[in-house]
Amino acid sequence: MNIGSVAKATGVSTKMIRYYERIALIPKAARSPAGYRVYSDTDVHTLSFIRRARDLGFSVKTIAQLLALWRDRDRASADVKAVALAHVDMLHSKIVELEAMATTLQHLADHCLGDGRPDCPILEDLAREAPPCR
Amino acid sequence: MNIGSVAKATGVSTKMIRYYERIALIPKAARSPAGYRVYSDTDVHTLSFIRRARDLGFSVKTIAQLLALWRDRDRASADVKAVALAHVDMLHSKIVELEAMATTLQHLADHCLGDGRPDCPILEDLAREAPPCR
DNA sequence: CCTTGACCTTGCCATTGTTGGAAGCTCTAC
DNA sequence: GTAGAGCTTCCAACAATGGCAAGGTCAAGG
Repeated sequence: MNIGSVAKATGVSTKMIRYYERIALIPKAARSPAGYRVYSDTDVHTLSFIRRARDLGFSVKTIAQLLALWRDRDRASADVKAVALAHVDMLHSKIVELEAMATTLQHLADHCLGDGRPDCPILEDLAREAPPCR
Repeated sequence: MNIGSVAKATGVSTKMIRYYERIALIPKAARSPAGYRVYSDTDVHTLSFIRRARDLGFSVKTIAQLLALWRDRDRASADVKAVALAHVDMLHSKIVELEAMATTLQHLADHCLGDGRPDCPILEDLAREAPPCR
């Protein structure tokens, strides 16, 4: 299979496939006599794995860990679980952060008339005086 | 005020202050005879504004809009509100996305024994067979 | 046989926001 | 006058992705 077909089959763009190869997330692909990258079913499988991990928001670095665990038949499932739960924690932290932003901003917007006049609590809040420097 | 004091006063690092100047988010700072950047209270005020907008997750591009609205005494508060609510929408989209990831992953982790054995539904899910290419 | 179009190659640039370092000048205080 | 802190500029890097350009390749059809 050529890179284009693999991209279609896995949902990973050709750009990203080459990128993953360059950063050694995946092994170097075999080459046809003309220099085209040639992929086996195993390669496609790996890229699908990566794609799903990426869809779950894992970083490339963490995906590398997961791939290593996947390939290690003697892994302890506890190790995989730990990686997963750490990621869940990170996701929750981000969610909390974003929710705080959304809540604050929604609150400000609720108090903004949103008419043609210039008075706006949103800008007033952003522009509120900091404690003076002395 | 020199750039270091402004950084302390506003919580925006010197690096970022120079960056914001370079990308013209803030006007070029005045200079002392020795070439040091010199800031007025107005500049500090603007940087505090930027800092708060950044803390609410606004992009630099959007902060530029907000600054323009702030400086425009004839603005309509509706315009500000629109920018704010669009951002709230974006935040909610991101939250939904992250929550989906967290939920999926938590579900997988719940079914992983997390012991010393290699069997792990998390990896199994990531590695599940894609529909074969034909 | 030759052209066309789709596909592949490499490489370089841009993004977003931020941090780090290096080399060199300036200011302050002792 | 010297040390140390603070300033200057420039350059690079991060993560993950997209885009473009110049060139080689392959398959189909005239």
